[in-house]
Amino acid sequence: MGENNFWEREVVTTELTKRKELMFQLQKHFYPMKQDVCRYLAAEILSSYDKAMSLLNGTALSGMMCKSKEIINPAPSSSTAPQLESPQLLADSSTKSCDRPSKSRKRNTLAPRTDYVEARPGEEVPPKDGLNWRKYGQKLILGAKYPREYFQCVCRHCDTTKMVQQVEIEPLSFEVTYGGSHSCGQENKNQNEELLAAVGTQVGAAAGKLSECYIPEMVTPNNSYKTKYPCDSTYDTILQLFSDQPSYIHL
DNA sequence: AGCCTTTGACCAGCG
DNA sequence: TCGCTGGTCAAAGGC
Repeated sequence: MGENNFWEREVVTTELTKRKELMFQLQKHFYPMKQDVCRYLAAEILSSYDKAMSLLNGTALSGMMCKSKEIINPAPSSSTAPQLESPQLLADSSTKSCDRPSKSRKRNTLAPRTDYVEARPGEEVPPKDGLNWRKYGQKLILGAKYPREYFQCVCRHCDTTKMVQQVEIEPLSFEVTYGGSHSCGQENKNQNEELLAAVGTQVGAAAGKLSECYIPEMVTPNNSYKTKYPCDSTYDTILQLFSDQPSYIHL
């Protein structure tokens, strides 16, 4: 990412942090009212915030290990199969070159990066990550209920691979391990689109639900409901922030 | 024709 | 050294 994108990432981070604080206020104010739905929505928005932040921290910093593993799913995969080998293996440079001339079956030893993705019901499984992959193998791993799938970047001069392992206890969750780095340029482009789409979608969806449930009541002509909500200004501020969302999505 | 997925085989790494 | 495991290859078939 360039300097400009770094600055814009800072802006997004700041705004999301602000939203989190506002959501905490919202929760605090509504708790005594026993507004279960509101508390649920606020909790969902906070969860969305955490996810968005993990996306930001994980994808914005090239080559960094993704933090989402710790945040989204701190427990190790239920699979008894070992995760990708220890970092010392990384010292061995991959035998796979751009044209894949070598027929070596050495394991890909490029730095792995593990993400956890969750598919929505009815969504394509495993969920797409915005990049184009070609499946080159599938293997049933010892002790694992679901087979592990192996993908390569469709760009032939790119040495990126990924492994997708369905999480046994959560069939809609997938552990995705990326190896290598894209030399074809599609990653940077798609990472931004993916990141921003994720931030926009998650926060926007939560905000939409919130407004559907409460805004019509808040704006009734006689303001009769307004007195029920001591923190209208908080709502207004939050909704204004939500409506501002697209202005940050131009990385 | 070209690209993709499937699937069995091959082989390197590790205990 | 040997056997097991898992990552990759490559042929075959489908779209």
